[in-house]
Amino acid sequence: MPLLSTRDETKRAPQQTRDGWIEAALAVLVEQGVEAVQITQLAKRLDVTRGSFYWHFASREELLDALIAEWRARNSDVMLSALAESESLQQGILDLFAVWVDHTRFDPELDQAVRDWARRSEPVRESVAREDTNRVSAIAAFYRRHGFAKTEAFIRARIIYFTQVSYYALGIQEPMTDRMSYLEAYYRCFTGQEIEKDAAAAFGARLIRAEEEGQ
Amino acid sequence: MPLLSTRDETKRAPQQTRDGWIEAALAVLVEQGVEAVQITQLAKRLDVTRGSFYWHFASREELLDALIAEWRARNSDVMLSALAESESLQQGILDLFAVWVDHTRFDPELDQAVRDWARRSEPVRESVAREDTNRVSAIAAFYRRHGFAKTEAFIRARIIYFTQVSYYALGIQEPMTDRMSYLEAYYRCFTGQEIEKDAAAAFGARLIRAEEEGQ
DNA sequence: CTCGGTAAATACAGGGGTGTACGGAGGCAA
DNA sequence: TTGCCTCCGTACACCCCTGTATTTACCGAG
Repeated sequence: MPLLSTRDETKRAPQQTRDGWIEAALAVLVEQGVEAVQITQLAKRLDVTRGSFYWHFASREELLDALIAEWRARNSDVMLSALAESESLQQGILDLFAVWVDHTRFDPELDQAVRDWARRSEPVRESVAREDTNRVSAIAAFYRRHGFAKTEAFIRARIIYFTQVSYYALGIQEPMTDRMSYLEAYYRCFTGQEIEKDAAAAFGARLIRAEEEGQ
Repeated sequence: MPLLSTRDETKRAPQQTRDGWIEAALAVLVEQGVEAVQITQLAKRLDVTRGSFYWHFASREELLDALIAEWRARNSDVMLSALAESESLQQGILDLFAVWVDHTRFDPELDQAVRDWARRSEPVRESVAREDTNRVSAIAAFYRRHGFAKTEAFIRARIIYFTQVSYYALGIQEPMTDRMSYLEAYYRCFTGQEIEKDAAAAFGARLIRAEEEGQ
């Protein structure tokens, strides 16, 4: 559960909580990048003055640190757990696809925003790099469990993960129906095997239905 | 040939040419991103005052436009020509790898810097998106020429290109020897076929030699 | 009702960035 | 020498952001 307040219950109902500032900052981070996470702008957005901010936070640095903590809390374990429980290769790959498509479980925009940030900040870069190796390792272990040799498992893990990262990095926007028409080809390229026709159809139908409900 | 001056020969030898400013701006763009491309900072770096800049350029906007033009001139045709001439699948893939590794022909850092920039600027985003589709299309056409079906050719093109993009986006740094030890696996995953042992060995040796000379 | 702590407004100091206006130094020509 | 054109330095106006210091308003407890 993210956004836990450390400050104890107060006597006065606050206009803005610490978490309110963090949430607004996250939104701006995703929409416009770190440089745009400015106290003046957030204050305007929240309709309070900067005086409020400097009561809740010591400095802008402290806010940025809180953002990294939030990102870690949200996006770390989601991906890894999807892989751990899969009994078959096919099920695991499809679960992975599902996580990446389901933006309620995994927040790719936040991931991408932090990744952009990481390119200009050394400590953030290290955090993201750690996450990336964790994720690739988890996928590689999954491939190994399903019979792939060590090197090939690692490379396939990289390829599938890197492809997904670029998918967001390049901001590809496709209708779900188009995306699902690529499913068989993706599966073949990622595994070297053929997907079962009916499993693919069921998966596609499920996601297309989810997309319609989500909107 | 990039960096052609449009201004005619002058009476006095200038301390800084228009191209001097552009070159300095490109360096800062790659090292620190667009936000850091500031006239004040460039002037400090070039050891002149901002007065010089505003004689060569009307505004910061004009400089940024020049940077995009430069990027296009440098990185556009390099990749595409490598694919057009390949007679075999294996040769084409290896040529592609070679272009991506040889930073004298293709400048991935500039590419990445522009890509970062594109995430915050709509017109730049469109330019980059156009380039990306061009490149993926070229790779897809290459796959098709070597017997892959339409959809699979497109997906394989995406995967190989996206993987490469992430390679730079995540800032992966590996010794060339490690990288070459993955060559067979990469080739298998990208094509579904096996690479010829001796061709792989020759390719690896060539790049490792090139890396040593480059340093 | 007064007191004390919380939350936010206000005001100020300081720094850095963009443009613009103008002035000056140097070369080339008449 | 004079004058012009090129290039750059200097100074100024303006804007925006951070951080700090100082009120001001609110609320609950005693």
